[in-house]
Amino acid sequence: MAHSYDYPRPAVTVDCVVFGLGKTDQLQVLLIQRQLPPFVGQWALPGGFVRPDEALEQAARRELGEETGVKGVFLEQLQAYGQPQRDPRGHTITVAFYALVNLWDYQVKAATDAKQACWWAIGRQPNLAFDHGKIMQDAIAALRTSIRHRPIGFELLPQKFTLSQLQRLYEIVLDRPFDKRNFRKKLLKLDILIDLDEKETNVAHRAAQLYKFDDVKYKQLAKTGFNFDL
Amino acid sequence: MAHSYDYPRPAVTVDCVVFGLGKTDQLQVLLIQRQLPPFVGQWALPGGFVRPDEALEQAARRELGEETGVKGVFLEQLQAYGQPQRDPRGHTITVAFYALVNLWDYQVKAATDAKQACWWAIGRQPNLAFDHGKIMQDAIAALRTSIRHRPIGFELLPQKFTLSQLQRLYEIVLDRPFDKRNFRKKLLKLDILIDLDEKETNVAHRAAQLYKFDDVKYKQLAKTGFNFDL
DNA sequence: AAACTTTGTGTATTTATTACACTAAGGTTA
DNA sequence: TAACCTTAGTGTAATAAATACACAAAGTTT
Repeated sequence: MAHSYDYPRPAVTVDCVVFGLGKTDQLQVLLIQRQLPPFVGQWALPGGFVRPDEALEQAARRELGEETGVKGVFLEQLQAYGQPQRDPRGHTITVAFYALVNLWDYQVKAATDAKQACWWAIGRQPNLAFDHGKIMQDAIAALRTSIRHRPIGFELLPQKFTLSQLQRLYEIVLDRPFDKRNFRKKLLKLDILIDLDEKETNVAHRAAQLYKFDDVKYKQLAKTGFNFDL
Repeated sequence: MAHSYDYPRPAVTVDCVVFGLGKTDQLQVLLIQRQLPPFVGQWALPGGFVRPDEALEQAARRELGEETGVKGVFLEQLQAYGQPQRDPRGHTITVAFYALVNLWDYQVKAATDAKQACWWAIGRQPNLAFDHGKIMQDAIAALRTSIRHRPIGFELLPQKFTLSQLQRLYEIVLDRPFDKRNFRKKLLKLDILIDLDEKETNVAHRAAQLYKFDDVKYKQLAKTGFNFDL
C-alpha cells in the first residue's frame, strides 16, 4: 500500500539515549543490536519510525517499550538530526530523546525482558550505527548540563535514597569528586529533600538516613525563578 | 509530480524565531504575514518545508533568507514540535530554530527588503498561526537560559560595543536591572572582552570605551570546562 | 571484644556578591 | 565661554557563599 504526496518528504524517526544507574557505580546506556538492514548486527540507539498522527514523545515511548521493555520513565527531547546522508536508505530526520532509568531495584528488569537490548557502561560501548555515536555524545553533554541546573538526577535513584548515593550519582555523571560535608550542606540548603525519618536496611555498616525528592516544593520554587548550580 | 512511499510520512518543516535588538531598547521578533492557506493573513514565524537532501539548518537559513532577507546570522536549533494536530493540512513536524540579529547599524536592513516581514516588540506581537506562539515562548525561555551561560548576547550587538550597551542588553533580555559597577567588574573578570582602545563617536555626552568579544580566547577557555552565570 | 566500614558533623579561610555615590568627560545651550 | 546636561567610569565595606579539612558514632562481621 503506497502513500503519495505532491512533494517529496524525508522519513521521520525517533531515537532514545537511555541512561541507567544502579549498583555498578557506572553510568550505563541501553543499546540494541540491529536485526534489519541497514547496519545489520551493529549496535544502535533504540528507536524507529514515527507513525501517522503520533506525537514525537509518544513515538519515542512506544519504540522504547517495543524494543527494550523500558516503560514509564523520564524522557525529554534532545534535538533533531537531519544531515541528508545520515541514513543510507535516504533522507531521514530523527528526533532524539534522552531517558533516565533507575536500575537499583531488580537489576535485571530492563536488561532481560527485551530481545537484543543490553546495558553498556559509558565509555565501553561499541561503535554505533548511523550518527548514533554523535547523538549519544550530545546526550551525555546535555545530561551533564541538565543535572547541574535541574533536579533530574533523582530519576536515576530509587525513590528513597541516601545522601551518599546522591553524591555518588553526581560524581559519576559529572566525573568529578565532591566533598562530603560541603555536598550535604549545599543540597540540604536547597530545601528540596524530605528527610524520611527512616534508615537504610541490609547494609554491613552504620545505616544511613533516607531522603526523597520533594517535587511539590521544587515546582513552587521553580515558579519563583529559582535555580541551582552544582 | 507525485512521490510515493511504502508507509505514510509526516511533512517536515523548519521555523525560525528571529530575535533582534537595536536602538529601541526592546527585544524584537521578526514575523511574517501568511500569504497562503492555512491561516491566510495571520502572523507566523518565518519557515517552510525542508527540501529533499537538505540539512535542517540549511533549510532554516534558506527559508529565512527567502521570506525575510535575513542572512548570515547566528542560528541554533531549539527543538522539534510534532503534535499531530498542530497543522490543519495534516501531520507535520517542525524543527524550530532561534536566530539573533544585530539591528544597531542601518536599522531598516532586514525590516524592508522583504515582503510582509515585520519586527514586533516582544510582548506586543500579534497572535500567531499554528503553535507558533508556544514555539516563540519556548525560544524566549531558551534565549534567557543560553545568554546567562554562554556568550551569545554579543550577536545582538555591533562588533564594537560599550559596556553600557552590553549591560542594557542583559537587562532587556533577562528583564531585570544590573548594578553598573558590579556588572562591569564581573564581565571584565571573565576576560573575554578586548578593550579596543577606541571610543564611541557621535554621542552627546562623554564617549564610552569600545570593546569587542574575544571569541578565540573564549573557545580556549570553553575547552577547559569554563562557564559563567550572570 | 576487636576490627571493619560507612555515616554524620563544624569551623576557619578564602572567594564572590552585594550595596552604594561621586567625579570626569564631552557635547549642547544660553 | 560659562553653565548645563547626560552618560562614563571608578572603590570600598559588609555580607554571603565556597572551599578545605578530620574525627567520633553507629552498626556489622569476625
